[in-house]
Amino acid sequence: MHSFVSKPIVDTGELLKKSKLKDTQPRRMVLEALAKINMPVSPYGIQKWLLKKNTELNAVTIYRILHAFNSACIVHRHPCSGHFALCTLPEQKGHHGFLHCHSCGLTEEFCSPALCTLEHGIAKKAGFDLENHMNEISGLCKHCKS
Amino acid sequence: MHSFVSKPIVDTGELLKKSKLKDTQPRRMVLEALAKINMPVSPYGIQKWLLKKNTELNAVTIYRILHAFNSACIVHRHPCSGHFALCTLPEQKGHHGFLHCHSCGLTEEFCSPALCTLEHGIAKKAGFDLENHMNEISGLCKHCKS
DNA sequence: ATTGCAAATGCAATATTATTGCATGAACAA
DNA sequence: TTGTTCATGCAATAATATTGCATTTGCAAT
Repeated sequence: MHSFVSKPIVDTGELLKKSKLKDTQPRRMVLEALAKINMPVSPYGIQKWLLKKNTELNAVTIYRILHAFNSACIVHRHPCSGHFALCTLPEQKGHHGFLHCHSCGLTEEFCSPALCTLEHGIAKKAGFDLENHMNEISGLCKHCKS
Repeated sequence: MHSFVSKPIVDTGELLKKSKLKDTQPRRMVLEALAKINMPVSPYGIQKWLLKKNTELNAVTIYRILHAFNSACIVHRHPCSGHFALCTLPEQKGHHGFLHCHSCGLTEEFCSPALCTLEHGIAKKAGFDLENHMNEISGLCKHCKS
């Protein structure tokens, strides 16, 4: 399992402020965990990480916090795994997709307007009003190929 | 919850033969359930459906059967829900995506070479060797819009 | 048809993930 | 500082998923 840092350090306090959610201790704890883990992680994974740091947080609370963060778009839920990660493209509007390395677990976010347009077209042709779309690409990242 | 039939009737025996998996009673039961339910359904959902028909099947067995079917590409697993459905585009090669109506639950499969190409490009640019990609579009289907 | 082996299934146990209702406590605006 | 609203803790439970091992079954070779 490789490990490398490819993401900017996050000011979790700033993130919380931006989200306009209440600033609470548990929310800061979850944000810090997400920032430090720096990889998609399950709610119970966050709980375990916090335990190792000698702090506790109720699993239900973690679920609720992640749900709130997801609605506020400061985290994303990765549907294939049910894991969560901080949104790393804070300034971009529109749809985000994910690239996932099944070897080292590295997950990068991407934003592709072309893909977005294409999927709107597919939906339209089928008579659907598109409300959400989800893309997850998995494979071997550049580090693991070698 | 609307209901309508938009898919061809499936010869489950034929499907099994095509898959080259062993022809067993439990597998036929699962295939029949998937064909009759005609909508993505969870493993336990299949078990409940079978119970209503006065037949039983171990949940573990259902999981294993679905896994085998998935590997043989005669069913698809819908990642966002963890539900399974028969593959309805048997002749098409390559990537399949899904359109899902969050109102009536209708789920259609689609195949878009353009989308496939685009995602390969995204992966390449990020240095990934693409091995799998998953697309789920959700919204309101034409029936539910009106 | 019969046999033998590999593969599939059943069963039991358990892990993981997720949700709900209600009582208590904390944040923050007035 | 107070009051209301929202967040959290706790307890219970549901739903989803996996593993190991014993037994049975499909099916190919004879």
